[in-house]
Amino acid sequence: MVYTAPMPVAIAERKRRAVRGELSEVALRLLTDRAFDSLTIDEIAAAAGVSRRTFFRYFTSKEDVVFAFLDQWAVRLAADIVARPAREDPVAAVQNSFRQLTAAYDDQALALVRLVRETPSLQEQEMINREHLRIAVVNALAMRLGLDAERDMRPQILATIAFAPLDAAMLAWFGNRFGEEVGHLLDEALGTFERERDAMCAGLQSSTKPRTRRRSARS
Amino acid sequence: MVYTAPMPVAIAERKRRAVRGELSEVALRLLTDRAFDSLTIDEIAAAAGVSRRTFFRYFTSKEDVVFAFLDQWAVRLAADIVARPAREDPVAAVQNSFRQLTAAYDDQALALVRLVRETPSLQEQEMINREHLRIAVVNALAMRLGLDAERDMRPQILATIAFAPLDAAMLAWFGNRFGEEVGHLLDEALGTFERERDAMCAGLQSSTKPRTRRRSARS
DNA sequence: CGGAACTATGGCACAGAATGCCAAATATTG
DNA sequence: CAATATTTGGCATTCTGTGCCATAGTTCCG
Repeated sequence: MVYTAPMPVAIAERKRRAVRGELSEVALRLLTDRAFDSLTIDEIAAAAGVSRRTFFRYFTSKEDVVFAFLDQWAVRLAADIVARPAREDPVAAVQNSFRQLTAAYDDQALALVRLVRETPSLQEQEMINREHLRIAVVNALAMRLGLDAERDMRPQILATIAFAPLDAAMLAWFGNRFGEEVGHLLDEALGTFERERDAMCAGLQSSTKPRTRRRSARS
Repeated sequence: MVYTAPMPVAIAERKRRAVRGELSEVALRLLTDRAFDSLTIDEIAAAAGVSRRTFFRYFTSKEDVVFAFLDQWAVRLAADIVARPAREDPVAAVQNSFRQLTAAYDDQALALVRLVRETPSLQEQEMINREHLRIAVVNALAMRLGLDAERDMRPQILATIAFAPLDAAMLAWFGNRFGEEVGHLLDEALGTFERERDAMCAGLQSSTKPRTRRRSARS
């Protein structure tokens, strides 16, 4: 009666993922020809041989189809960060994992990014996606450092700092330097980052006291 | 014929701003009682004494009404940053401006934030709004430093770093520490930031070479 | 095997968002 | 006042997203 079968839940889950993958695959194939805004959900559903209603049982919105693909990157990145050698510097761990991720960009990923670039309604989603990426980095760093991201602000701040050059590289690539190589932009961003950091540190150690402990001035 | 009157454009612009302000004021007043999702645009338009169609001539979406208010903060923050004394450290300039901004939070602002917090469809907009805030900081810093943000990555990186503790404070406040004082969270975040920065610098200068110039290792 | 319980799907219907179009109202200029 | 330009309102339309219920397909168990 109230007994819930153990095996079917795993099977159902795999089946669900399969349908979801099929749906987004069909949608992305259609998006190679059509503009995102002109493509309706009815068309996606019809092309996948599924009813419109069923589509909304797998995706909450049309943007979600693209987002589902992009979100896998955040998962991979987070996994890479925690899998990184434990003695590696947190900032370096984030940046190496990121470089590994961008190196794996294939043609499909490039087409996807191009689609997002030229679709205003997807650019907002892209901001949200970048934020998800950052949050993934925060959690991965928190796990690495054995800290609770809900209580301690260190993971937040460290992750944001480590993410700064990556963000800059992505934004430059996404923006007005799309033609250039991602790896090259990443190099430039990391170089700028290190230079600025060194300058900041040099400015600090010029002060007499080795550790600045003063409270910041109230306005 | 082809002559365009000079004065009317300014008047029309002010009138437009007035209508826009009136609309969002009415909407926010309605939102003190009602939930965001249950409030329809027809109601807003009716309460403001305009047609539904006219509403969409002033706002692109329902979320835009809230967003219009929140976006003013970004404008103010950017203005504060560029108006800051020129000899002030860029990072400090950003953080002082931000503190000034959060200190000016009034009851209406708090109610607005509370609304966003408890409305899922607005939380996405909140991410976008934070990103707009960051971009405003980037541009303000670029102007301060006399750099072109489109070509040079320094403004991006510096702004993101300077913004990191502010972001952490906002997120903590927005998240699970809503009851606490914003200024206090900001103090905590800035303290953590300075401590981490000092630790990072100390780690750097422990190396023999004063300036690290090595290329980051390829994966 | 065969019915019972459960789950996924499809097909409505519906409210609301957002946009295009055109006519009426309103404001502006000469 | 008349001509012109701008703003507004109302209508129609397309699409999104969701609730509801009947139906088809599956799994469980006697």
